[in-house]
Amino acid sequence: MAKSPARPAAPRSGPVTIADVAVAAGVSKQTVSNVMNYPEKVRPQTRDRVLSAVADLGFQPNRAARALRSSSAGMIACRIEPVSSHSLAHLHDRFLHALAEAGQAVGRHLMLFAVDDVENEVVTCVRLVRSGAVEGVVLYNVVPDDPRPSMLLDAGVPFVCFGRFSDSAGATGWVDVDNAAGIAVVVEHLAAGGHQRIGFLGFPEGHRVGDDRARGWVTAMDRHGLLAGSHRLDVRGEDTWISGARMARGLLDRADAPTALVAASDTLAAGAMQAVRDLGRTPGEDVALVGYDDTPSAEVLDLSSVRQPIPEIGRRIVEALCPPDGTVLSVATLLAPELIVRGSSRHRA
Amino acid sequence: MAKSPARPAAPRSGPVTIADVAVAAGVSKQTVSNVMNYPEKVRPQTRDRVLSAVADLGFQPNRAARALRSSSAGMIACRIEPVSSHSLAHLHDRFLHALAEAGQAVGRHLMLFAVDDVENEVVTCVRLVRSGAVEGVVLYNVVPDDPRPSMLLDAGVPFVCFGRFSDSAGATGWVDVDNAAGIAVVVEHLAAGGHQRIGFLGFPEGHRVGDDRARGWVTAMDRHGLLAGSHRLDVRGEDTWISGARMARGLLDRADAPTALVAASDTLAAGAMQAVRDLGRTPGEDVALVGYDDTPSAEVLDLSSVRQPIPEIGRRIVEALCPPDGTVLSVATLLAPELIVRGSSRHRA
DNA sequence: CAGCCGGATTTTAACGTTCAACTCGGTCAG
DNA sequence: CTGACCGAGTTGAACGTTAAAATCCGGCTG
Repeated sequence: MAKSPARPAAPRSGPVTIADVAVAAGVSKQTVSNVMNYPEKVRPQTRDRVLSAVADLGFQPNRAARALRSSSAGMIACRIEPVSSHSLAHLHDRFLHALAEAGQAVGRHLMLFAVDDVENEVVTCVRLVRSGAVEGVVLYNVVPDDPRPSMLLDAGVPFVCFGRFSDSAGATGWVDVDNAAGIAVVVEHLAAGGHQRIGFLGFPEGHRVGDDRARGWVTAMDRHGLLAGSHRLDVRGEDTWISGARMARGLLDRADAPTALVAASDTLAAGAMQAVRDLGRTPGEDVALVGYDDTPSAEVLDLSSVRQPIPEIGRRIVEALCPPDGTVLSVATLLAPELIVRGSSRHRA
Repeated sequence: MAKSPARPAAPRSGPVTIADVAVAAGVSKQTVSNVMNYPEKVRPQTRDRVLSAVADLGFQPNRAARALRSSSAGMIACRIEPVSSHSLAHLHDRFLHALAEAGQAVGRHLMLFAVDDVENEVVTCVRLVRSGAVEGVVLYNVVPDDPRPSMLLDAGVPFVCFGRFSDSAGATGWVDVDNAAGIAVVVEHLAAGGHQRIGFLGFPEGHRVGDDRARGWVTAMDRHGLLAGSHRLDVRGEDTWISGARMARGLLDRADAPTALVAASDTLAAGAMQAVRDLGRTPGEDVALVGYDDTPSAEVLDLSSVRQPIPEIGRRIVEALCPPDGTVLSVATLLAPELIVRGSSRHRA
């Protein structure tokens, strides 16, 4: 027919179903279904006829019907948190993006829900799974004593955590990034660059991520024998620009001032960068600086930074939650972050 | 610990269906359905019997079956963009959060998809709607000459835009925030505080949002007769902290230095704040400062800022996309942002 | 007392898809 | 010649829900 070959003709009325295609191609509904799902089962000649009918009519299999029949929704859910001033906030949307992308790669879509508290999060997850809306859920920012995993385990909800979970039974799957290793890599890098006095700007004590990063500094410094008595060059404070500048200033004013600074966030590192400038010295030349999380500002500031493998995290989570065959895997995956070296730490001591 | 009495007993096998509830309550399936959807249609006594069976079994209506029968998925979709260094990036996740929340309020869930380019975004939207996976889609960050609206209009996909669209036919619904008005409110505020020389730090020319904000400064200044010849105190540059500091320094070093600065972003304002300090002056006392977008850092810095009514935007979009009765509304909604006054601009000139 | 009303509930059918079982020609081994 | 078997396709049933029509039943009217 003379109809435009590119744009499929709009169907006469309502949505196009498999039955419409069957009629148009002169085959039964089941054959159309087979063409869509098991193309090798139908003779090439027939297949082509069906496929062109599909293209002509712009047929798209109905998701609800498919989900009903196969009792699998092809969806996973994750809570979207309200934006907070926490430095990790901007990680959240990168994470969701990665999750959406990784999900699509295996035919799963991502559904978001907003809830106020943990209680509601669990209730919502249970509801979503019970109603067959999603196959499983992803828990963001799980901490060792998090109450959510065991609640979901009890309710029989398939889930995977982003964040380590102190799991006695090993029944919970999680993916996490090794924060301590991330800082350790930085220390290696700086030590290899000839630095001996390497300072650390950290978050206030008492939070998992911050504590892990602080621990990474201690162990890595110790491993290199750089932790001698008077050289405890680590300080901790609020994760703000100002606080970073203040902490850096404090260290740089000391007699045994560090020649390099490792920060637990790019925000702190940016503050430190200003502190260096305030002293009339040049970041990257007089004092090496490294941040964490590789935020957009790190690139702008030419600041070395530790990059979390977010896309990989997304892939691993989806992989664990939606294995090609079988049930949810209870695998524990610890990924290593990567150091992005930029001008702020390229210079040797 | 003993089993919590609040938790419903897990069903013996597989998911609980309406039929299981019917048997347990000694009624027909349809009666159960009525209890769920039109409670007033069934006798209170029967209703209670059904409801307790529902609670006992932990029944949750199957979404796919419901969607199939009612041909309505109860979902809307929106693209999640990759994180960019653009200052509006952090607005994106606030927006998604608002959308998710507003959707839930009217029984719609939010589905996310990740795509590389506009072409794929449109294709994905069409697919999602054709397959009945979602009722409609939301377009984020729509610009006047955006190609997406007309493509979706052609494909018959219901959608609503966040961002104005130059729409000849008036067939497209959109919601937007009046950027010019936002800056104007700031100028009012500062003028009311006795300021005469009010500077503006803007984004590079050529982008809708930045240009709108710049325009807001010009018109508001003009309205107050503060735009006299030599007082063109507006400059524009990259949306970075450094750039903000540099631009502010440039203005403050002039003979006719402004006594107040309006910035097109909190990032620029934060840079300006530092520039003020570098000159040995006090932000909020010697020089008033106002930012834009009310990011978490604005609160930390005690920086006045213009807050976009994101939750309201979400509500309006959902309202237009999922009207209680009828089809998608083609309403154009322009919302006014709100000025949050903090220490950085409370002092009078 | 037949007829009818109206509320409460049940039965029937349908939404679009896919699995399982079946039909139809034809081939090939025993 | 018979029957087992194969590929290609069809038919029937089922997934869980809900709108519409049908049924049931006690009470009320004429």
